[in-house]
Amino acid sequence: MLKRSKQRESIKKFLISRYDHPTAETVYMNIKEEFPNISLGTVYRNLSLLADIGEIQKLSTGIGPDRFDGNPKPHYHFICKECGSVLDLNVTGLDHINVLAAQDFDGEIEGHVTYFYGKCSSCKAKRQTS
Amino acid sequence: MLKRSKQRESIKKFLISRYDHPTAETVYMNIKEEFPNISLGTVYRNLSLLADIGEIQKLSTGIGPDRFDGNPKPHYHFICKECGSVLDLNVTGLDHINVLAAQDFDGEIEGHVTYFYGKCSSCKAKRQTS
DNA sequence: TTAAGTGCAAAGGATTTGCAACAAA
DNA sequence: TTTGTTGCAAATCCTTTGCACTTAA
Repeated sequence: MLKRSKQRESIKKFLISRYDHPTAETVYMNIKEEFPNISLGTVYRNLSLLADIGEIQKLSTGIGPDRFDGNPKPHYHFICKECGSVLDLNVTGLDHINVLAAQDFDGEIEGHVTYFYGKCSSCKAKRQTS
Repeated sequence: MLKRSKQRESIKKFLISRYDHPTAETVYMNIKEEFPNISLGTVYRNLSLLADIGEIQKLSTGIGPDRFDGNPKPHYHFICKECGSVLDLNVTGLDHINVLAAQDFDGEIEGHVTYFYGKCSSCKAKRQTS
């Protein structure tokens, strides 16, 4: 079970090459150059599958459609309220966060997702006033 | 501008009375008891408006439809992977998180949202094995 | 050979929107 | 009055799905 497919491999390779966390639609447009007949359904299917087996990450930012990250390792993201861009964030010293959350909680905490919000550097430069 | 409306007030009051972070659909069903003719569109409009002016919070968990929280103050949430319930989480000692994130970042960090994932206490009790 | 993957198109769920009627200020 | 708000229905956006065909193993 789980055969390889050229389409899936292309999607994964594409995601690894990008650092802007593209949407399914963007993936679709780009994979089309190599596979002109690929369908959006196939893109969605493969993105879900890759996320399920932990080879990529799905980002639900709450703003617009889901985005996808070719880097499967846990890390943090920043979302610019101004332009909507999603950036990787290098945050260290947050490993204890699950422990802190577990302190006052009866269930079992397996992980967490954090999105930081604000203004990216270029939007910040554009206007000093809010 | 911004007139009061009985519908909006009822929606807010309802949200404040609930601690399970209901969806728009659930809000709709409940408000219908007081306003049988209210439409789902009105519910969505008011939920968006209330979230925009900071009187409630919209929660985009990445699982299912958005949920709404009558408590506008920043706090943390836990999502049970098993049953899908969304619980408030009392986490202290995380005030420095924005500062940590800003350390290696040129833009401006205004806030963050964190969702913890795992098994809630009752789902944990149901089966010891994963 | 056979089970997984694909393309296509239709369906689905969640949310938004245009508009005429209504209600708050 | 004036302008925000509503109910209704249609539209839109994003994502999933059924099915017959194709392809990897």
